[in-house]
Amino acid sequence: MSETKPMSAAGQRILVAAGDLFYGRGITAVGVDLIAEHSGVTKRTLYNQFGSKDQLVVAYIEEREQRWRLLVRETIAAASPMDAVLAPLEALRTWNQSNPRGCAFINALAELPDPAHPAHLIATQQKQWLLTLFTDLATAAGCSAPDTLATQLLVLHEGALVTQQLPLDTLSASIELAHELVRASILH
Amino acid sequence: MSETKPMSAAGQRILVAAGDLFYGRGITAVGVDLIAEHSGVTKRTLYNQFGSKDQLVVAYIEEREQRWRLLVRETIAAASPMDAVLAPLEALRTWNQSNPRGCAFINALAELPDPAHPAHLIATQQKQWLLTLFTDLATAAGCSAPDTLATQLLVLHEGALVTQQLPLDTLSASIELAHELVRASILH
DNA sequence: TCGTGGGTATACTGATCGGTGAACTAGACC
DNA sequence: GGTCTAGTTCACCGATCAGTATACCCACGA
Repeated sequence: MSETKPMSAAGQRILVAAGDLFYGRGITAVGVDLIAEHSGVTKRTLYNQFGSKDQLVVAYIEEREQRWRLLVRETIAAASPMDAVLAPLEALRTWNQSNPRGCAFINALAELPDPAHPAHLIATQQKQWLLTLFTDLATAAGCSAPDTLATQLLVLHEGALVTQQLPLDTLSASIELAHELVRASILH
Repeated sequence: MSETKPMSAAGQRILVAAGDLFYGRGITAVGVDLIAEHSGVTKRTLYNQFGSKDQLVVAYIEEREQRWRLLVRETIAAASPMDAVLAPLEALRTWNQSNPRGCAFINALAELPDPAHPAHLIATQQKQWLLTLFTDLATAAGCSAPDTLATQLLVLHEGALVTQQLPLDTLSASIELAHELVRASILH
């Protein structure tokens, strides 16, 4: 459903520049002229490729979500079934290094209050996906009460993600606590 | 240091309207004309009271922070020393009802990337304050390793705050888990 | 009674916003 | 050679942005 068009080289450069700027400075604060300038492309080309700023925002969120899911799946694939439960947390270790300004989806929700906005939908669905993933992983690892555990892990995940700007290693703290929760859950 | 001026009735109306609009629609997306209109005040009055949009943003963040601290202090005062550790979490029960769009400080940070911006500073200091508060409360309750516990509680707090938009009672899950952590910490 | 300070009303500035029109250019494929 | 496509150049649109200017109004206190 996503293979409708391969996207031109110019289109990709636009998307990269838009990603950096939207995430780094905020969606509303960044104008299309600035994106065009940073991607070495004409504003006309930007509109030929994406149609409107709103659609470019949607493309930005979609791309971010796909990259994130890919990283999580790779981390899961590289872990043992029991460690896989913590994979989304471990993935943050890598992710946060190139994304030091908090969660792009939460930040986007802050700027896109309209629940009907496509980007708003994608951002909320991303969290739903993560919750379901935690539940599946917990079930596969043989945890008791996987739903409860998944909710706890989601909270730890979002908490660690959102507090990364503080001079505190909240990610390690979250992973350690998550590890204990998983272990306790497996031992009934 | 905050009692320099009592603020006129018009000033208070402006601050209330600005709070609703900034929090509800985003800071950058809301213009001064809209705020003036919603507070039934002339734009001239707005500028006479606050000087610039930036200073109004700072006033908005400051007011929010003071209200939040007040609520937390009241919740602490109404709790037993052992339950006081969970007071900031419990305070969210009340707070979230009138603030359903996530954490105002995180949302503000998303839109104000400049670390030198006064509102940026206040927003980050707010979390530092909360961390210190958790540490003090944990120490007062006789918890072992209060620093570690405080970090965990902060993560749970932020996680619950940020996931409130999901159709999940993450706040109750966070409080229950926090309760267990505190109990385990007191029993060494 | 006379200022004076807080407020209103309205018009305005220059800059920037998202978005468009039209003509032109370079390369790829037939 | 001819056509088609993606991209460029650049001028332009109306709306909105933050912020200012000028003049007026009115209640309150000395």
